[in-house]
Amino acid sequence: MEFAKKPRQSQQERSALTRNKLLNSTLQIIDAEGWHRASMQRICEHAGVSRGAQTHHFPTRESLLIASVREIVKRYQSDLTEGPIRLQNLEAFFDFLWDATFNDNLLICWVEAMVAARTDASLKRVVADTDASSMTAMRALGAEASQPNGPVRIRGTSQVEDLVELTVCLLRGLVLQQGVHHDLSEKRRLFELWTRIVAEVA
Amino acid sequence: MEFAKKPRQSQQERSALTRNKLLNSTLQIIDAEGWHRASMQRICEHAGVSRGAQTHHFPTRESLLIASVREIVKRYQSDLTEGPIRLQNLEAFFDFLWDATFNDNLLICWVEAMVAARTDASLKRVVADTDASSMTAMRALGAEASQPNGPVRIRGTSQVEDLVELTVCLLRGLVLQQGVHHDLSEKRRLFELWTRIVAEVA
DNA sequence: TAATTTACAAACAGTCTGGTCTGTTTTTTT
DNA sequence: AAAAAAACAGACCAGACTGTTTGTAAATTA
Repeated sequence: MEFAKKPRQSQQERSALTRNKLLNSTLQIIDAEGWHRASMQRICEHAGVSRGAQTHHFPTRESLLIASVREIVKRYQSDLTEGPIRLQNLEAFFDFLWDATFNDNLLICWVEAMVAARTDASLKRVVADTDASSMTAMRALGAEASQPNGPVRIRGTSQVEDLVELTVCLLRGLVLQQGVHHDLSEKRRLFELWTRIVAEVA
Repeated sequence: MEFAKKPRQSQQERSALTRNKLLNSTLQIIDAEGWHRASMQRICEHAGVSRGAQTHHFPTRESLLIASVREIVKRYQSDLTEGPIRLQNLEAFFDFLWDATFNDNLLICWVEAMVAARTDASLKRVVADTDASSMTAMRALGAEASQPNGPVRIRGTSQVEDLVELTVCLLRGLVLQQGVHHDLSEKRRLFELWTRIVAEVA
């Protein structure tokens, strides 16, 4: 019969909790219903958070969506870096990228964000920045994977890095198509063809 | 001082005119402001067509957008078929695809449509169908370009055709990125690398 | 020319959205 | 314990959107 009289949750905990609930719901709704249908009301309803609480943390819709964009790349980056730290070769790295692309809904959300950002100046800045840094990280990872022994890199642009960037763009194109044609194995087949071709030249 | 008393325009002409005005404005607005901001009011205003006239030709927003989707592929197809009928090799064909991709705004509109269709069942059907037929046509064109002498094709899927599909997906990924990063020459460089690699194996 | 159909015009109703505003509860500070 | 601040709750409003409806002008048909 003893209840703690001291606060059950600190302000920090409360804040972080609802903030995360909102971000999670935002990503889920973007994935399930598309960017433009991710309205505040729908997000709040889905998250079980009141409109007022949402206003407190994200005063405008733009602020919430920008935070979501940042959340996407943050998670994607941690997928990449927490993953297999040592990749033997480029093919293994490409396989890894494939998994990171199609195993969760992050990249779909990212594509939605890129399309939305195209016609939204303030969003475009954020997406462009985060995308550039993310792309740089992937290029570096790919270069490292293709040449595991060389720890020091001199040039900012090698052919391997370009191949990584091409592969990322290709994967995004495949994601785009996956949204309409749901045959994933067909895309897998195509991607393996590409992987084989690249392995030959790299 | 003589004015024709007979009708200046036939019904057919009037219909076709406003219909085209609406479709053109729709595509322009999708390109400039994005799919979800292409509202009936904005489109009518831009086209100089009254809300009532629009209602007469396209009773619902969905019907107008679906007609626009069909218009996109129709124009894209005519770009492809009216273009250089005889392409010498695959590289020339890829260059041709590059031009068709970045010379007008059709592919941006198409990417917007694909993203919108992902979360819109009825739109998805249309986009999936038109995309499939369009893709088939491009695969065939590519196969023809790579082997100009063989008029008869037996298999439905050759490696060359797969390479064409990969290239189309890549170009879409590049379009996606072009919406956010506006450096086209960088993408051109990457695409030429791609072309060199792919043409080697074909 | 008269009747009918097609094309166009504009107002209206109902819904949804984002931002604001006022008030309440919970935690922290004094 | 009292005061202050942070987190939360929900009503409200002005604007935008789609679809409908009623009415008018132009073209076609009888």
